[in-house]
Amino acid sequence: MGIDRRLSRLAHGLIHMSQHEGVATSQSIAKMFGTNPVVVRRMMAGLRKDGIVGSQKGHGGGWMLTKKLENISLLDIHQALGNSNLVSINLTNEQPQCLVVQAVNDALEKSIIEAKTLLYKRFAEISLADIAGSFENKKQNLTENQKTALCPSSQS
Amino acid sequence: MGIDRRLSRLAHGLIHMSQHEGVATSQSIAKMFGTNPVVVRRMMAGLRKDGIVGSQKGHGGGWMLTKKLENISLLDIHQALGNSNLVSINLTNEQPQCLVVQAVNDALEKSIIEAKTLLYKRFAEISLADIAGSFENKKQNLTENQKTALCPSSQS
DNA sequence: GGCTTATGTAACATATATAGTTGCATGAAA
DNA sequence: TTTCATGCAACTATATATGTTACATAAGCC
Repeated sequence: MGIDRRLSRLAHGLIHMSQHEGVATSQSIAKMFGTNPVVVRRMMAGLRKDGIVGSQKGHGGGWMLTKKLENISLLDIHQALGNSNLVSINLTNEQPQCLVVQAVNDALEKSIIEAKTLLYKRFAEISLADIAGSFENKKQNLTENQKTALCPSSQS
Repeated sequence: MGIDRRLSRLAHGLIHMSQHEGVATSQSIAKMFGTNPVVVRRMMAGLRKDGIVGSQKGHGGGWMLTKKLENISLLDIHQALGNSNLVSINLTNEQPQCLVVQAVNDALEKSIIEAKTLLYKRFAEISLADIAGSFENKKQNLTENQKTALCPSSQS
């Protein structure tokens, strides 16, 4: 499987979006990720499909949140991105009639499903508001000077 | 991440190896996977490095187990294959100084580590003997006729 | 109306990891 | 010395995420 940074990038982007008035353009979001507006649109399209964000075309357009941070879980974002594998171990599909293969795949699948289930559970428990909250806590320990240098990419 | 079938294939192959006298050639093992001897050698090289199998060159050579099935766990095989990602979600590496990014990555990493830890635990608990045992149980419910057709690829 | 600014989308290129293939060197038994 | 096996380098194939370019479409502004 590839190196999937979409979940972490989107969580980052959505939290910054909630801290600004008005819409955010694909361009401004792309700056946070050091990437291209088209990459942002591709990721956001999945979120829009699931009602997490909305988009507005034309002059003054862009992206806006259509849910509150506390109602967006990491699982919501993960699922909006389409079901990826999550665990990168696959079962053999050769010799499916072989009882050894079946026993091996059964054992692997049970363990993998357990791990996936736990990860889904944790992702469902964590909302973007939770994450933003832990961020606010950290921020209160900084001086005013440090605050202005927090995330340059979110300020343009 | 890619579609990694090495763990399931090797578990399959090693169990069959334990059920036969003498060595198994890369060629005969490859037949179980419907693939090429070179693919088998590449996977087995990792196991040999960790003392799970040994190899013998030349005429009459091949691969043999150097551990008992009960002393080979799924985790042993996984680790012999080199540390792959296991969970296919990655953290953003852009804007590492941004507290939002740090909070997001912290939350993701904690959840992912929990899931990985559980998977490692399960893999460590399951030996190839356990899997072969569940296979033996199934086999006893079959007629003699069915037994001869169990896994054609292991009989050549 | 025409210009500007934005999303929407297709098409293509790049990066990475697993898998598959070919070729040749090396070692050991017949 | 022939045959049969592993050892290994180099190349191709495939899949997924990512990055890039180009163009169509929509909406506000002059």
